[in-house]
Amino acid sequence: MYRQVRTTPRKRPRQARSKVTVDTILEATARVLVKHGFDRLTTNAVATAAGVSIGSLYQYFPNKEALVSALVDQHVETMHAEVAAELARVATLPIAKAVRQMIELTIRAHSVDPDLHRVLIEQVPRVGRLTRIAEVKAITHRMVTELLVRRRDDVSVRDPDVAAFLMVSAIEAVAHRATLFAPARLRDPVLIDEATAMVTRYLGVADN
Amino acid sequence: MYRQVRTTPRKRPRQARSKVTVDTILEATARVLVKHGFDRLTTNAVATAAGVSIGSLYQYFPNKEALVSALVDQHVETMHAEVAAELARVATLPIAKAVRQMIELTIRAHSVDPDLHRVLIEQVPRVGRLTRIAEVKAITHRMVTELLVRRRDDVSVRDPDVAAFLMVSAIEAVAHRATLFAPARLRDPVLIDEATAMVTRYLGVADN
Amino acid sequence: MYRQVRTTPRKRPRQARSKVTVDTILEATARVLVKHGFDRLTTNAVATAAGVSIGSLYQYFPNKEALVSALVDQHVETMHAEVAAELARVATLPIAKAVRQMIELTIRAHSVDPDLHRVLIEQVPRVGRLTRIAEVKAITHRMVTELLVRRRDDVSVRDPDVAAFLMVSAIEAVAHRATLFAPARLRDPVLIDEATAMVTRYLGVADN
Amino acid sequence: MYRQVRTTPRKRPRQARSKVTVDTILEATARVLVKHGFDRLTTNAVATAAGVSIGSLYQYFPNKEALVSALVDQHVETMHAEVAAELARVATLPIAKAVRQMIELTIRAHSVDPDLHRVLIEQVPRVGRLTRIAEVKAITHRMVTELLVRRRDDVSVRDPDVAAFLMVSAIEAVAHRATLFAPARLRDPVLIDEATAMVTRYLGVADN
DNA sequence: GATGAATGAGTCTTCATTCAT
DNA sequence: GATGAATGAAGACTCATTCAT
Repeated sequence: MYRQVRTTPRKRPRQARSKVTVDTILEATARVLVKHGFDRLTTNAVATAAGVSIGSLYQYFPNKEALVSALVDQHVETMHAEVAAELARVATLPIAKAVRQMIELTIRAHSVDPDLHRVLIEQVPRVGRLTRIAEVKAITHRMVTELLVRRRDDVSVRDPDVAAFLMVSAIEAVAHRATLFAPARLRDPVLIDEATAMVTRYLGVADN
Repeated sequence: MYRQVRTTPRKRPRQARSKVTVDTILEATARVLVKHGFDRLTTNAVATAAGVSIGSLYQYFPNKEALVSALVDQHVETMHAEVAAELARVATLPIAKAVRQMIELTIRAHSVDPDLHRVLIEQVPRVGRLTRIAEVKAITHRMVTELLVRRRDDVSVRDPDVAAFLMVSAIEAVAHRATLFAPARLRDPVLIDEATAMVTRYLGVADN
Repeated sequence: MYRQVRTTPRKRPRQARSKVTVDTILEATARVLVKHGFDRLTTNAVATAAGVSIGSLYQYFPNKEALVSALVDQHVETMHAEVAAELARVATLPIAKAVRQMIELTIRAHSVDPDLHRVLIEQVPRVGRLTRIAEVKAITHRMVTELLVRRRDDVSVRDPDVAAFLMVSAIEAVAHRATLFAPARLRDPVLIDEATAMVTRYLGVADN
Repeated sequence: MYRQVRTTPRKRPRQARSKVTVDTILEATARVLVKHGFDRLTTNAVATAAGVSIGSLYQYFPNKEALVSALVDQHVETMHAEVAAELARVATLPIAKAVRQMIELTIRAHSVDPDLHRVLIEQVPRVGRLTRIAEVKAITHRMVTELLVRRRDDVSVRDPDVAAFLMVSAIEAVAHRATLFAPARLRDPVLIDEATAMVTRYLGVADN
């Protein structure tokens, strides 16, 4: 749909020193992004914030998009790793318990540096369109689908694929909208209880 | 959080002639937005697409943001009006039926010009209309809460406020994510069946 | 030196109504000029301030320059008329008395609407280069020269032309600089005494 | 009174290379200013005249005003330094001689690149440097006052403060108005003789 | 004559990106 | 590798002026 640019990092940093520079730059990017928003993020501002020359920045990132992409990827990767780990961990728990833990994780994940989370999700124009974000969501979706299939005896679902889509969407949305529009709710235990209830009832499982 | 710019329209068109101009400009904005995205939307491009001089555009909109804001508002207002009307219409139907109709409406609303919908949603935060969106969502939330209270004998909810938040978030998210990541699902009747099931079971009501 | 544009009014207002409109516009021009400075003076702003449509403004003034020119001319004409009248009036007085009165007039003239005076003199770029301003200064200079010649028996000057230039420049400057940099001095009687002294001594005449 | 814009330079040039760039830009500004006047001075024109990219210009000057301001300051500073130096130099000369030399210096200073001088003086208020000018004039005024006090035995003045104000204003004005309205006079020795006479007689000192 | 909508040439200004040092 | 000066394409926006109604 819209034009795309190469967003792969220019070179993998081999030396420790380079690694540090790259991290410094990414941290500065995050700071600038949170403070000024994507539209006011300039490569020069990032370089300055990172205490690095603009030339050095371009040594590691071929363009602005790559800068933000890297940040998005890093963030998404972290969140996804957590989700995947947790999914594995809860795989054998009683369904109700598993559901509750996944919901808690989701909400917790949204609560860590919510400002950055917010900008990344909301402000960053679909950098590279169907980016890693979509991919990661797809992966999560698939993992949940598989889990449902594997535990088909414990739950009552007609279409695991659709069910997984519904559940993942719903839970993610609850955390997301609470973050955006009602941060207070994030600390409300009733929210978790009820979200758990919605999912477990849907799965034909006892609440607690 | 980040600096915003004034987005209120510059002057109300008085003559019929200028009313037409404003509409033409907004339509052109939608077209350019869908085709190129916000970042590649230029005021000159919009003016050209509208067949209007750049000066005329600035006669009515103080800047780029105002252009998109107006579109967002228009869109949000329309959707909200539909939701409100439908909520009133289904108020006395059997719960299951009511739920299904609201879900169908939500999906339908997302399906009308989904490209525009997507781009508007994506750009909302960058254009400073998050507040308006939040207001509208709050109103919807309140209406649903009231409906739950009014029909408390037909449903089983512990906390109508939280329940309403969950349901509205979930349904909106399902339509939203389907639009963004899996447009094909929007035409899948199973999705509606299952979404309905999720909500009705949560409300302790029979599916059909 | 720089490009010039026609600055003569488009048409002489014949009817009373037109005369009023023209005056209204000029007054508005003065207000806008004083309030915003020349660079922020726009024809649309003037029209609005005058409560007149932009179209009407252009009915009477062919362009922006003409607008400001008319104001400058009006101002200059007024001041010049006063100076000329006073010069005639003091022509036969004792020199010291005549000098003092001219100085008083000059200072008084600078004190009437000093804000407008200031903008006109300082901010308005030499509209049409050697405009009426220069012409008027030249006329004043010539009148003073003639006065010196006519009263050559009462004063002691080697070169009436140079003397007139010096005197006119000096007095005008004193009033001007006081207005700009030390408004308090304008009310200081010592200033007038001393200025009178400077001129009379130069003319070889007793002070009082 | 009217809104002003920031005119402080954007960044101090660190490398020799950029120092050269800044100077080149200022010289080009002077040329464009003299040739076209402030209103027709465009940043692009200056950049082109300087043989520098528009981007470089903005690297050092935040806007058009800053460009001219820098020039004004530079000019004012130079002139003031000359005046101060000369005042020190003539401090012990016979009064008549001292006065003559100051007058000669003033006229000489106005004669160096009078076109630039004129345009700078004309544009000063529009560029928000009136304050700086006022400061410099105040300093000169004070220095002359002190000189009069120090040599109170050689001159006859009632109020050194007022006298200094008169003299400085008058002399500056003679040079100024000659520059603006009668450049030929600048080379007329009689003008200097007479100006000297006016001041010395005022001070009660013999002419020559 | 009056109105004000429309025009578009002309400017300012930003910022991603390059490259000489 | 690092630096930061330089570049200039691109875009936002203004405002004098015109002209259909």
